[in-house]
Amino acid sequence: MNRTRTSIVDIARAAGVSKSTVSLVLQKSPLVSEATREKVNAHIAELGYIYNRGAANLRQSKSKIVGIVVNDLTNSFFAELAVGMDMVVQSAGYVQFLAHSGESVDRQREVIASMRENGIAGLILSPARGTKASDIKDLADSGIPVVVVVRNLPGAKVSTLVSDNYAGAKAAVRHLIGLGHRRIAFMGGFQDTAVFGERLRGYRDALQEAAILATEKCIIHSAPSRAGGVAALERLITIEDRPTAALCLNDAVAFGVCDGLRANGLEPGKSFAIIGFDDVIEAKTAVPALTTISVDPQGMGQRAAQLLLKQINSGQRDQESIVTSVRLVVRQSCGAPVKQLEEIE
Amino acid sequence: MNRTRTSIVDIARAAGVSKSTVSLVLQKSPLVSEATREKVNAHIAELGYIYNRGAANLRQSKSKIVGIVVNDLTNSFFAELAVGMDMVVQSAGYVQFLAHSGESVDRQREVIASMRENGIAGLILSPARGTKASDIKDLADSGIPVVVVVRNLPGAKVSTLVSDNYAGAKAAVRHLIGLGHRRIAFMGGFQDTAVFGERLRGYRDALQEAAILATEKCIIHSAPSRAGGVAALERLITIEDRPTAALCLNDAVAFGVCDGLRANGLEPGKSFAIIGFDDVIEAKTAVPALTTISVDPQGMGQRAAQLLLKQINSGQRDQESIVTSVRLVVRQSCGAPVKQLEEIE
DNA sequence: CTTGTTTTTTGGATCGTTCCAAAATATTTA
DNA sequence: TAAATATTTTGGAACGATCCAAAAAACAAG
Repeated sequence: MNRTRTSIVDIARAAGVSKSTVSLVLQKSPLVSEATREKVNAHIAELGYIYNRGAANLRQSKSKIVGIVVNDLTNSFFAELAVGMDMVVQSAGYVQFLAHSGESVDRQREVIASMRENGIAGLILSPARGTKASDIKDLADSGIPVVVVVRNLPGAKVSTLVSDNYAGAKAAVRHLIGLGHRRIAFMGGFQDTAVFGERLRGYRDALQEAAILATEKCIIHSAPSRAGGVAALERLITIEDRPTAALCLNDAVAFGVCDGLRANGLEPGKSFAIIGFDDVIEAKTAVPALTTISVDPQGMGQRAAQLLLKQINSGQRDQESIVTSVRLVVRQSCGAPVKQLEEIE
Repeated sequence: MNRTRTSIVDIARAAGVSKSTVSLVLQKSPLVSEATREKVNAHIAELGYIYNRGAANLRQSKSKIVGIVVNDLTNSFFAELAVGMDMVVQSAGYVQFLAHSGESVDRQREVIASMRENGIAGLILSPARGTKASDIKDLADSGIPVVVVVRNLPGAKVSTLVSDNYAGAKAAVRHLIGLGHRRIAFMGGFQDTAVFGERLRGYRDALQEAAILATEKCIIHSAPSRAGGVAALERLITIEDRPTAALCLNDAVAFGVCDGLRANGLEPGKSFAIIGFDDVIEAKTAVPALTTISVDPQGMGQRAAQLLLKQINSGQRDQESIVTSVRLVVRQSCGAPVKQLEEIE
């Protein structure tokens, strides 16, 4: 069909030099004279030559490809994370395989295998729910740098970059307590993720600190999505001594809770205080603007990619664990001090 | 650092056969006897062999990689589009380079160049704003199948897959007219994209059909994002004879408009009717649930990927233009018939 | 036990680069 | 100008797979 694409020897022939010389020109070696460099470059442009990176990779047994596996691209937190990675990966001259595991460990395993066959220089993984450290053991053992982001993988001997979930949750709950709330719920998420565990711990400790008894019924599990938030709220309103505020697992859940409140004739931020987690872009413009814990997903993506590239370039495999700091961004959804709210009741 | 990875000859040596035999086993050829197949497979498993697809690609001068370039991954429409593509690409045994152009034609050019060097079998492109047909001409000329999605690229000789923007916009405006609205705005988007042009044309024709005069001041440009929607609404409320309804360029803008209305003490769906475009996942659960034109981005992604794979496999480069049909999904944001609204005024 | 068939296996060339030692050319020095 | 040195250029061997023609082994028939 398509005639074989033009290669380095075609150029060499056209320019009347050897293929080695052309190769030298391509890698901008200072060993070639200015005259031949120009001559060769002219022919490269004329023949529309396209560098075959695969062949180079084969010879050098290394590549300029990094793999990125994300558990849920439709969640804007992860989409932004991916965009942040993309930025630094691209400007470092790398190209990325980006795959979406959809929270399936099977699919995750498949795509990682496929990436290995294609020869990635490193991998950034935001693990699907239920991923075990053993799932990436042989990858890491093979000497390919791996950076795990967002969700911790206890026991895995790789670098990790997670946000300070514990501190963030604690700060959020302290803020709610400071506003006068005493019955505070924790909404969204499932037991089995590290993120959930860490944030819940922060929530519990903040309550304990204020000598508030944390009741189990105030911890409401649900899918970590907008729809999950709606569902969680439906369960919340049925409990007696209904909480007056909630920390949500993430912003998506928080938005869902807002939706649910409205559907029940309650006004988020007025009759119920809400704090999210992540600070996705919509958090700022939503109505009411969402009080949340800012984790800067794009920045995290950038840092993760930088960490990976550093490991690729240095050749050292020693693991590094970074916990990125977070900060409370107070907006409207957590309302005014609770005295006003109590009056309404 | 890392000892050279085990190759086909290592296996051959271990199993006491030739590398050709191992190759045959790898590609599940029926020519090898059952006995040797098992023996070889045992050694493959034992040595932890990883297939080097790059080497195979070099020899065969073809690859199992498709490139996907998306203009804005943080927009959930495109994120879902990418997920749809990912699904079919992955299950066809391909792997995808996914890049985010961030609406920059320069970056888009760079990533496409990089993908070509890495040897992609085909490309799916959702063009950045301002992309010209000439930008992908030589790619298409080189015989690599290209599918352009979402935004039309007039003049490009490649297959395209776009949703029926014209019909969708028309249906939406007809619906608003049917509810009794007469002053209807078109909000969001910029002049220079094909999508904007097509939807605006649908809007105009529907108004004309009903003998309603379309005034230019009812067409409000803004960024096609949530923030853009907020900004657009701020401008809308200043005009005299304020419209009672709006068709928004997309759901993101529509959500922004809702936010803006609330910030101005107006209630979306009650005092102002809104219709979006795209039907992103949040549209259903938002409050009020968004009336919108459903385009099923994930399905579009799947169809685009299927179209590309078909071209890759068949080797035929004849272009195909698919316009996917859309449908109006009526929810709460467009409110009840306008008589009630007029009474409020 | 040959010969003829069929089934398996195999060596070497190949894909497009990079790398290296060695060759060719240019430049300097005595 | 010849020798010594510095600068450029080059051929061929890798890298790890596939492909193909041909060899080897297994089997059948006479």
